[in-house]
Amino acid sequence: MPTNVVSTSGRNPLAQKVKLSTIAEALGLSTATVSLALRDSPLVAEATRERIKEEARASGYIYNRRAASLRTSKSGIIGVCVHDMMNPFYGEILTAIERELDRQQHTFILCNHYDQLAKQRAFIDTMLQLGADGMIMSPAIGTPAADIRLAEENDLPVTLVARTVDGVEVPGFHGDDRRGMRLAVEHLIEKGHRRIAMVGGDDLTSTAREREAGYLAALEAADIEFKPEWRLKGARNRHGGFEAAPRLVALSPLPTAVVCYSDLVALGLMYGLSRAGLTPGEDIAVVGYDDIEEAEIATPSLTTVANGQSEVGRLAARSLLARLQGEDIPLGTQLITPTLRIRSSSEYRPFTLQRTEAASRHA
Amino acid sequence: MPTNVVSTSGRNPLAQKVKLSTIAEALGLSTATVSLALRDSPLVAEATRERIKEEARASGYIYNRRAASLRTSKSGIIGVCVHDMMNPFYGEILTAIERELDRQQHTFILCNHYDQLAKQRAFIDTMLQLGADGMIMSPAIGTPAADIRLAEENDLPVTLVARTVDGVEVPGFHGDDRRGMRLAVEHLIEKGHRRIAMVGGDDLTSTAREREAGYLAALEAADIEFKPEWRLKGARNRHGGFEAAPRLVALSPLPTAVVCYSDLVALGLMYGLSRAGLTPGEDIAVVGYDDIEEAEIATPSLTTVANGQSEVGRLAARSLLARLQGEDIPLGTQLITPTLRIRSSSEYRPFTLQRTEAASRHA
DNA sequence: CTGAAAGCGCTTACAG
DNA sequence: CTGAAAGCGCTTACAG
Repeated sequence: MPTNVVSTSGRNPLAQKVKLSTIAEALGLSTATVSLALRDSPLVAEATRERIKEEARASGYIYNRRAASLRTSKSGIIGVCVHDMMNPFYGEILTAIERELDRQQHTFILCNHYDQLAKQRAFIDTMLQLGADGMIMSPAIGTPAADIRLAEENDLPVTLVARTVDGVEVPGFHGDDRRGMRLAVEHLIEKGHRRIAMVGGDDLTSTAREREAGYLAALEAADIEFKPEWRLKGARNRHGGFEAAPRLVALSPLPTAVVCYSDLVALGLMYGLSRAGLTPGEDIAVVGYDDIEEAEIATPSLTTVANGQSEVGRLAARSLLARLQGEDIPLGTQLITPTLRIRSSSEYRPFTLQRTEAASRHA
Repeated sequence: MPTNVVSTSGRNPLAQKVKLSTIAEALGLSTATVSLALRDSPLVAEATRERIKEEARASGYIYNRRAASLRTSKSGIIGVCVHDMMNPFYGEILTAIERELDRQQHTFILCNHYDQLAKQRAFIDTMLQLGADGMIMSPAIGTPAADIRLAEENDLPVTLVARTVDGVEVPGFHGDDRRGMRLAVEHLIEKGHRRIAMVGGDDLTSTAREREAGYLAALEAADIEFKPEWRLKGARNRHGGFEAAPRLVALSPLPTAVVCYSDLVALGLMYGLSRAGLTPGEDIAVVGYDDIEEAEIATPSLTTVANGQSEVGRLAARSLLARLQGEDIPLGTQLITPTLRIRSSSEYRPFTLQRTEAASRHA
C-alpha cells in the first residue's frame, strides 16, 4: 500500500477530458454505440442507452460540437446580422427570430454591422468558417450582391429582413414602407393638415427611400405642393429627431404636422420640440413609424404605423428553417402590410396659434 | 479533342470544396506548408507564401475553423450573455466589449438570458460545446455558483459584469451602486427635499439591493425617517417606471422627489407623471441611474448617476483577454466609481403647490 | 443490437 | 525551407 499519495482535488485542471471513447472504455462499449445512444438512436437497446447516459452525466461529459460538426458539416448555428440590435426596431425583429429558432435547438450568433461593409463581410466570413447553417440579415447600406452570393454559393443560405439588396434572389421580408408612410400622411391630411414635414432618414437605405416616396405620393394625391424645406433629412435614431427640432421650428410658416422616419426619430423630435416650447399633440402633430413598444407609453402617446417587426422576424426564421429542411420556398421579397395606430401625438389644437393658422391655411 | 462537353457553370453546387490539400496539390506542396503560409509563418519562404495566398484567393478557399479548432482547442470565440441586450444599459456595456474584442480578432457570441436560468445554462453548455475561449456574463437572478464553476472547471474562464454571484471567485466589474445611489439622494436632500421616494427594482438582484441600501443610507445619514410607502418596487424598465406613476401620485403627502432604479425607469416614470398632470423637473424632482445616452436629450434632461458602462465593458474584456494570454489577473469584484450628472429633471419649483409644500415640510 | 474502421480538415511536432 | 504522418473527437456506412 503506497504512502505519500498526493491527493488530487476534484477540481483538477490536468484531468483528462472526458470524450466518447472515455465513456465507451468505462462501459466496455464502442464509441459508435455511445455516440448513437447519446443522440437517442433507437438502434441502441434501451438499457444500454440508459447506462451510457448515466455514465455521461456522472463523468461530466461535454459534447464536442466542433468535432461533430466537422464530421457532419452541420453546425446548428444561425448567424443574424443587423445594423444595430440596440435599436428597438431591430430588437423586436431579433426577439421574434430568437423565439422561433429556440424551439429548434439552433444557436443564434448575433452581430451588429453598423452599416459598415467591412464588418458585415467579416461576419459573413466568420459564419462561413464556422460552417453556419444559415444566415438572416438586414444588409448594410451598399451591400454588393456579390457578398450575398458568396454566402449562398458556399452553402450558407441567406434570408433578408427589413432591407433589400439589388440583384440577389433570396427570400426577404419587410414592411410595405411606401404604403405605410402613405397611411400616416393621409391620416394627417384627413385631419386638415396641409403643411406636413418629414423628418429623419436619407436616401441611402431602401427603407428610407420607400418611406419618402410614400410621403410624396400622399401629398401629391391630395394636391398638396411639396416644399423642399419640409424634408428634414437626418440620422435614423433618437438623436436625429432631437437635432431636427430646431431646424423644424425655424421654418416659416411652421408646418402643422410632421411624419417621422421612425418612432425613435419621432420620440427624439418630441423631446426637441418640448425644449423649443412646442407641445407635440397640441401645437404640432407628430407621427412616428414602426410602433415600437415605447410608442404606447410615450407622452403624448405616439401615433405611428405598425410595421410588423414580429411578423418579419417570425417569417424570416421560418422561411430559413424550411429551406434548411430542404423545402422549396419562394424567393424574392414578401411585404408585410402596415397598419396605422392612432394615438395622441397626432392631435392638433394650437389654442394660441389657431387663428393665424386658420388664416394662413387659406392664404 | 472531346466533343459534347457539358460546361459547368461557375456556380456549381456540386463543386468540390476547396481545402488546404486542394491548394497543396495545385501547387505541388504539402498541406503543412500551405497551412503555415496562410498563417504568415516566417518558416515559409516569402515567394512560396505569396504563391499560396494567391492560389487560396483565386480558388475561393474558405478556412475551416471547426477543423482548426478541433486540433488546437482554441476557437477564437468569446461568449457574452446578459439579461437583455436591447436594454441600453447593457447595450452600452456590449458596445464597449465589442470594441475591445474586435481588435483582437475574436468572435463574439451574444445571448439574452432574460433572467431565465435554463436559458443561461443552455448558453453555457453551448459555449462549452463550441469550445469557446472565454465568457463574459451578467448573471441571471439566482445563478448558482455551480453554473459558473462548471464553466471554469472546463476551461471556460468567466468574467462577470454588472452583477455578482455569491460563492464564486472570478473577476467581476460593476459600478459602486450603493455609493452612486447615495450621491443621488444626497443631491436631493441638499436641495431641501425631505420626502424622497425610490421607484423600480426589487430585492432579487444584487444591483437593486445595493441601490436600495444606498438610498436608505442617505436618508438615515440625513436623519430622515424612511416611510415604507416611499419604496415603489417594480420592473427594471421603462414600463416599470410608467406603471409606478399613478401609485406615486396617489401618495399623500406626495413625495417632492424620486430616485429611480435606472434611467429607463425614470424615463418611463416621467412619461407617466406627465400623463398624471405633473411636470417632472417642476412639480416633482426625478433622478435616474446609469446615464444612458438618452438621458441628455430627454426633456426634461435627466439628472442621473453615470455608472461607467463603457468602463465596465472595457475592463471586463481586457481582463478576460489578459487571462486568456496567461497573465495573472485579480479575482474578485472591481467597483467603478459613479459620478452624479446634474441636469434639469431634478429641479423643483412647484408654483402652484409651493406654499402648501413649504408648510407641510415644517409640519 | 453492437463494433471496427475510415474520414471530416486542419495543425503540430519531427525529420530532413 | 518543405514534407510525411499522426491526431483532435466526433459520425457514418458497413459488417456481423
